[in-house]
Amino acid sequence: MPERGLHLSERDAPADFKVGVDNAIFSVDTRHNRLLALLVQRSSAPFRHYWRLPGTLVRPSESLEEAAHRILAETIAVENLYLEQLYTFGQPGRDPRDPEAHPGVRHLSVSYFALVRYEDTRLLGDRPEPVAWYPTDAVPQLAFDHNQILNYGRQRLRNKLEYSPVAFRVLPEAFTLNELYQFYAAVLGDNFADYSNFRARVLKLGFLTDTGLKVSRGAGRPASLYRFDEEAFELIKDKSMVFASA
Amino acid sequence: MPERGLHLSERDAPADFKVGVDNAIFSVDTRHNRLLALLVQRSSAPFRHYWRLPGTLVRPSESLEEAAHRILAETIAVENLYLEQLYTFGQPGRDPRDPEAHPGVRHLSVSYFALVRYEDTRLLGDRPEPVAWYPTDAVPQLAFDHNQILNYGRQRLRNKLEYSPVAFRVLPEAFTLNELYQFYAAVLGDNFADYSNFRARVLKLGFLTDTGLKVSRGAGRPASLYRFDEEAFELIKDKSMVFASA
DNA sequence: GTAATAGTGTCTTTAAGACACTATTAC
DNA sequence: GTAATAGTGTCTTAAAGACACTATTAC
Repeated sequence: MPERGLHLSERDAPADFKVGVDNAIFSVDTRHNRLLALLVQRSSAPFRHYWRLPGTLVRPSESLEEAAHRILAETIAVENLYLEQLYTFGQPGRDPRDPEAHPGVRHLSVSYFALVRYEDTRLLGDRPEPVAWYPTDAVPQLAFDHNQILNYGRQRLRNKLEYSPVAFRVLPEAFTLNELYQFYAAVLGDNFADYSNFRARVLKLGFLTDTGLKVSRGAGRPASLYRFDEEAFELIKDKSMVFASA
Repeated sequence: MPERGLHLSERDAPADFKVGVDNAIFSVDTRHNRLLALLVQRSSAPFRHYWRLPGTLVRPSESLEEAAHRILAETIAVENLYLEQLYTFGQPGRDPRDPEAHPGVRHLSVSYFALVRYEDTRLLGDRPEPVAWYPTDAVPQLAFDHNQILNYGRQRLRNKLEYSPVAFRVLPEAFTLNELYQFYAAVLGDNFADYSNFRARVLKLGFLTDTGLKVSRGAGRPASLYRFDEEAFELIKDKSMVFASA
């Protein structure tokens, strides 16, 4: 398509778009205290055999968030999760297929951020393409600009964990404070408060209730099981709260 | 378009989109210490005579951010500004024209947040549509979902001001600490630290330099003019800093 | 008993906030 | 002098962080 062949009106005419939704999906493997990201392996060109973020093109009657949920439903079975919009990537040429395969059509990617409960997550087969968890520190080079999107999601996860109670959406109903601490450590690294101060801070927030139940993990004193108290949280949810400060 | 007339393949086929960029543009009128938002009045249906956010449809060869800059250039002349992506709104039916006027084409809005320096801002005529600053607490009902976008931008502005040095992008080169304080008060309201504590906190951050120059505002002791020291800021920009806590 | 994990308390440093006080100008 | 604005200091409270200590289990 020669540049000089375009009239001014064509150059200024609105572009036609397909809109994709790509999900940066995270989970914490509580057995190994590792942070994981969900990836799908491409089976066709371009970027054949490269891994990518789970994604789809938006259909006529669905909202962006519905598309994000559909992606989740097509790759994993999960009940407890947190989902929010991340960022929209729309550079011309970010999809290398645009120029040839779809003349005049650009691809936009609206990315979503998801955190899912690892325990009740089941990967849905390898149909049509392989699906797998990758430790976030061992993610290979991904297709398109998906490394950029994933890194952006990684940063969002850190911020969310520090300033909002997303962790309780994906922890089991009842959990020990050590499990909570390990969860934070897996996401934030080791450069935050020690266990003792973390305990004090999080209990002082006032929305963790001791269930009275105890659980033993091998040797050592049994730990109390706590639960997240929705009602108590509602009363203070507008206050700024800090769970950890790196 | 009867529902039963659609084949499954059509229902699942990717939708066609036009992508709009809408800007939530803020400025602080330092004379009256008021927070302002930039609006444009529609001259055609739908929402004829309603005010809307400045916006445009994305053209084939421009990025989203370039489109956001073009919107700014078409409505106001300004040199000093801060711009970042806000959120993407994509509910089916958010543009009431979609069903009839553009069968099969949906409109997506990628919104951008901008903060501009009031002093060097000049509104660009009323061609083709009237452009005006509105105090944010006197914004009328806007076209489409633009009130929602503007409110979202208002919240982002608060957060940005509290945790990042955006204010210095739009203050004059040299400013008094009282001007800085008034700027914050205009955006955050009056529910934060008093002037004395604000001074102490912001000076302690270490990247404001006293120019040695003084300026008199009518009666009273002349105030020192400070400037933002880019180099000093670079050294500590990764630390978390708080300018105000509501 | 020891090792291991859970949980409490204490002390220091730092920041937040209220507010009194001094300094320099116009008039 | 007074009124007005700029700027400093001081005291109280609260949070952050380091770290020592006690408690309850398995073995």
